[in-house]
Amino acid sequence: MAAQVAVANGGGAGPAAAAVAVVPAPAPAAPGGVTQPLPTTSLYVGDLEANVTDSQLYELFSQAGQVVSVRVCRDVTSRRSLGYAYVNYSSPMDAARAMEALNFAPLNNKPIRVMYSNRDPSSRRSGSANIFIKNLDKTIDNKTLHDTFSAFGAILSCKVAMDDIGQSKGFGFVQYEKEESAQSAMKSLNGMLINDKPVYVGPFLRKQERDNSFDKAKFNNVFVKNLSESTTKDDLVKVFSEYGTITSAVVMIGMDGKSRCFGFVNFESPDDAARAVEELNGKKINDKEWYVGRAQKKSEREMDLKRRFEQSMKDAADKYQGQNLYLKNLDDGITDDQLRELFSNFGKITSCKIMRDQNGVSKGSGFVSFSTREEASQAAH
DNA sequence: CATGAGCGT
Repeated sequence: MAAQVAVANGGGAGPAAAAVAVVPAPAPAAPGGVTQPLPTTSLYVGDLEANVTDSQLYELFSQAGQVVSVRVCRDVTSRRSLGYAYVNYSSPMDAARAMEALNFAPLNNKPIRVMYSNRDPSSRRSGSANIFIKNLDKTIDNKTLHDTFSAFGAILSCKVAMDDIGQSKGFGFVQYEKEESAQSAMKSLNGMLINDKPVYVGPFLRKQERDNSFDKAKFNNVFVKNLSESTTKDDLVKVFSEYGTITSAVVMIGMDGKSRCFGFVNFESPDDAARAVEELNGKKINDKEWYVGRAQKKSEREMDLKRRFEQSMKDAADKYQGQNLYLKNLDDGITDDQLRELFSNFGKITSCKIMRDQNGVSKGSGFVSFSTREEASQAAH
């Protein structure tokens, strides 16, 4: 069932529902004019949980028709599942039925994703007709997303991002067969209410592409830092006026009345702002190498800081992965130094701590970190 | 707030 869709302002009707397309468009002519039909009996099954087996798939897909063969693809040497499989039918009708009925069926608690097999990687490489949807109501699952978006054309692949316990993360992806379907879905659904939430529907962009387009965005306000303490607003005006008309300039002052050594310059024209950044960033002025860049809005800066903080936590976690030992049932009298002494013959200890309550009483547990995970693992045995 | 993964015997 498709989700209820409404215009964000409450008026108007949603798009007319179209039948769910289950048969792919004819393949383009191969070089030499010979048409290469897509194998309408071969299904690609992705997003497999690591332990899903051939026989599980056989059992499931037999419900839709006579299965000719099934294979979970595995790494040649390790035999580990690559997370995808092929299911072949003899009848295109059975394959179509399987697509319709079994796409997003859970196997080992994880929804599988069923597509027609297509060995030509071009549409995967280009990522064309691929769209991104966010602010999705959490009750919208894979099927609902699929049915809602299939009103605009045949879908190659569709998914709601889920967390590890299968809850929607509130965003998802739809890749259509045709670019025009993607365009029409974005045009029609962006800003619409789906289950009472206004969704964002836009082109799918990889992180790098997003960052690049962000860089090209227009801005008037320029941020400058690493100023000399004596640099004043008038000095900024003097330097930045070279690049165009300035509407304001400021050097930020601390509570002590001293310069905080950064400031903002606002240009009338974004082109001038961009030129000032281009020409002045990294330039040495009064013995100081100025940083000059696009001024971030408060929310952008906060997000950036948050991202950096999370990355540094992750780096630390990775770095100390396997190097930390957690100890419990320790005698309450043991001190940090005694703990260090006790473990010192296993390797170089980088830190060592008994956990204590507010009153300094040992909780009977603690941590010892070694400089390598080999040392930590020796000490544990 | 949020921008995957992905094609064989």
